[in-house]
Amino acid sequence: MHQEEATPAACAVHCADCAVRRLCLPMELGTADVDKLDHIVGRRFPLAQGELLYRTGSPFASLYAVREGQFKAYRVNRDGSEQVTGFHFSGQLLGLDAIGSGVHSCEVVALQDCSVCELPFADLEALLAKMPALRQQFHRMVGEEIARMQSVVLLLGKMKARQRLATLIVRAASVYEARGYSIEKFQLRMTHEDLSNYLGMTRECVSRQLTKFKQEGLVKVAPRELEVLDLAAIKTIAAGKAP
Amino acid sequence: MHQEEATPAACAVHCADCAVRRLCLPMELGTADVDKLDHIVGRRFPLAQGELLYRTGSPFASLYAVREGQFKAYRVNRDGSEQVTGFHFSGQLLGLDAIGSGVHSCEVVALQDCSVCELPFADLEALLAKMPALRQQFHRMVGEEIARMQSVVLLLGKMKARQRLATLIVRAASVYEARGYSIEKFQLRMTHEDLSNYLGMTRECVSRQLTKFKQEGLVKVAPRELEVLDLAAIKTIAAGKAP
DNA sequence: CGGGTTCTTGACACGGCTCAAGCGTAGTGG
DNA sequence: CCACTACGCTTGAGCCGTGTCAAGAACCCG
Repeated sequence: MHQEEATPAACAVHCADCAVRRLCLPMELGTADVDKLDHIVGRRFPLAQGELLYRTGSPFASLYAVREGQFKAYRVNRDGSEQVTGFHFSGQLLGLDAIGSGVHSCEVVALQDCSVCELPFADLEALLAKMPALRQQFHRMVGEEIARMQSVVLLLGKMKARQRLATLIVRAASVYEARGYSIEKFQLRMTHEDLSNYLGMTRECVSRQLTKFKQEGLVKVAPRELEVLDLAAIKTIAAGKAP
Repeated sequence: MHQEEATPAACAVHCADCAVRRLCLPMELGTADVDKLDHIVGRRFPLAQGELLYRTGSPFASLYAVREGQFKAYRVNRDGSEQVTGFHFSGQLLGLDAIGSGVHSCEVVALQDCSVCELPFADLEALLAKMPALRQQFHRMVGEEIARMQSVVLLLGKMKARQRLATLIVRAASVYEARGYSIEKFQLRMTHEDLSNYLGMTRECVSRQLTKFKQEGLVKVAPRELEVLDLAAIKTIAAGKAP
């Protein structure tokens, strides 16, 4: 096993003891299977805020599982502009965009101090061949990624600004809920710039919509933090059933 | 082997002789491997225009490879509205949206008379375990699906109407080119309704943009058919380098 | 404390949506 | 063969939502 020294205690955690194993590849695997998976995990390492996990064009060698923190994934256009394709949280798998082509088609950056587990794809491949249960979990995560992208397409294709922001808040709440955090009050590490980019609108528009939500008493906004006062109402807006 | 009778001659074609094997799962597989894959193919059957391949909520059992024709995939919202998530052509794999959840999250309909090959997922799974080369091809196709979705997100998130339509034309041209058809003149089986839905705009807007292209001498439009007169110019527009 | 980023707010313009009417083509039945 | 209908496409007018531009406030970090 290749473990790094000189890393915080958290980095020594094995899959079996990991806080997010239920959200990650181990998911429903038995103890023996989790151990096998644990053995192929390469480095478990921290990333400081702003550091890149991988960049566009770099060759694909590993998938990465987020242990702690938040990441932003984005594509870089030829003209230099960015399109944020998603935000990723603990338990999620990063790098799936490259398993087809062998080259990363997007770039991933840490939005805060994070830690990740590296899964050398060749080793994972070999394990997938032997372990049907792991294969199933892997397919599940791939499927979730596709479904997630589809819902982004839906958001960008059909919704107005207000509904988009409401949808984002609802999803963020459910992400935090799944990870055992408060639904009422959570961190939004991304800037309005990133948020607006992801939502297909401008910074100003995000700000204005958020201000409206504030005025209507649906949320309270603190720097990098959001307090949800009326989740039900926001869900209604997200569903398109209320203006 | 389970083959259907009572179907056109085309439906009897095996993977080894299939016109689109280079675009489909067999891709770079050796003859022996292709044969193994061919053996698990369930029914190879035709679908008439307007028929559904699968519907939202139906349980996932098989993937489908498109042999001939064009399909439209779309999500149905709770309020009954649709979001077209993509158009699919020969050689592409349908049903990947469900491998995670076991339930189809979108609906697929034939835009013309089509034929498809059914791949029972349980059988494919078993084969994936044994054949590293097939696994690689499968991952490639999954990766392509993710990359495709990402590019749709980019289109919806960053482009104006004119650029979106140009992008669609360029992609359609490359799809037809890969399949050995003319790049200059090809069928667009989808209605403006579907097109606009996919592109995140309205019917009227598609029509107007198309009219502009016509006036500028970039395309000629016949019913359900598009003749590209100046692909280079359209590519420039799609790249965002010209108004 | 200063300098850079990030956020807010306003005024204005414009792209695309909405609504509405008219046109062309294909299919159907007398 | 010609109404008649249905459907998809086109075109116009007007309006609304967002983008754009600009200035200032708030915040963060060294």
